[in-house]
Amino acid sequence: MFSKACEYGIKAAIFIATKSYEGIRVSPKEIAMEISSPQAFTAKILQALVKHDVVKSVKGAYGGFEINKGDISTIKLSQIVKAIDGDTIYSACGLGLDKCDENHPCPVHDKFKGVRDELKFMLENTNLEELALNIKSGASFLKV
Amino acid sequence: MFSKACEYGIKAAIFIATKSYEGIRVSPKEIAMEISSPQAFTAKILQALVKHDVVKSVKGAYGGFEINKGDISTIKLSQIVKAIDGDTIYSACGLGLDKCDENHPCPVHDKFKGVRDELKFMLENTNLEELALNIKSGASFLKV
DNA sequence: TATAAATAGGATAAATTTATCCGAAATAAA
DNA sequence: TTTATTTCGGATAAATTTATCCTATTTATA
Ligand code: FES
Ligand code: FES
Repeated sequence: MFSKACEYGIKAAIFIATKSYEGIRVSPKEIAMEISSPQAFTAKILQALVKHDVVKSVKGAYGGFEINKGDISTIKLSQIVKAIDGDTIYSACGLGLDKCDENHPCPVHDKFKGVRDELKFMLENTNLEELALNIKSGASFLKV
Repeated sequence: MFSKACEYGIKAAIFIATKSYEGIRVSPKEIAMEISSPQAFTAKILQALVKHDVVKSVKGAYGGFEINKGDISTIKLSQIVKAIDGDTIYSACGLGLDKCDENHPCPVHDKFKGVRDELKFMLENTNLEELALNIKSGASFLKV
């Protein structure tokens, strides 16, 4: 469904959010440990999240990744997915036609569109805060 | 969403179905032309569909691929997807945890499960016949 | 200012997916 | 039985995704 890069990106953002509530910056190393991902690859993904303003990075000694507390509730899952996988998941044809077009639909268009739109709605209506709080409360997990 | 192989497989099955109504067998070459896919790769995918009893192949001169007319309405999209992409799309965790487990859920489990189940329902309740008839009537398209 | 700690980013490698090629096996018709 | 046609299947190649490594750059503190 999502690429590995995107899965790591979502989990990383959630973990950074949980730590940011405590005002703690985290390193790619710590993030990779916490979400069971390859460290260097995760660092690359973090760069993309920084470029797309999902997370903030602070270079140099005592640096790391963080998210402004006030932003956590405003960041949608859709932003993260879009930053890493692009927006094909929101708009591309399910059977790979050049574009999804009502006027030139593939055979599954009507049925696929419903599912795709529901996924889009879900991603646009889920914010980092609720996911991070679920982790903090122990109701959900980022690994194992 | 689906792999390229799966997209080709679905489109190929639909095209074979349309021809099978007329009692005509088709070759990988003709299929690839009709669905704009690489021919040799499409042939490989057809082998998988044969192995999983989605389509029937007839070797030798005057051979080709076909689907028994009576079977067309009983073949679900889900069988094709499962034959080619396996069943991860139906059951895998959206964030890549080893397994999707109610008792050890990832942060997006509840929300993701809904979308995944809707996709599953759609695939299990869409059969080749309706897709093939839409193509025959000109209401939908397999390429361009 | 010097040093240590940390992200940024380019180069490269490994793994997987996508795609091609070619000979073997099967089959209908001449 | 021979021939032409067609799928089967293994080997290989190209492209993309995933992953690693190393150096440059930035920055807080001593
Ligand atoms: S045209 Fe294929 S999903 Fe819309
Ligand atoms: S545990 Fe992640 S989707 Fe169920």
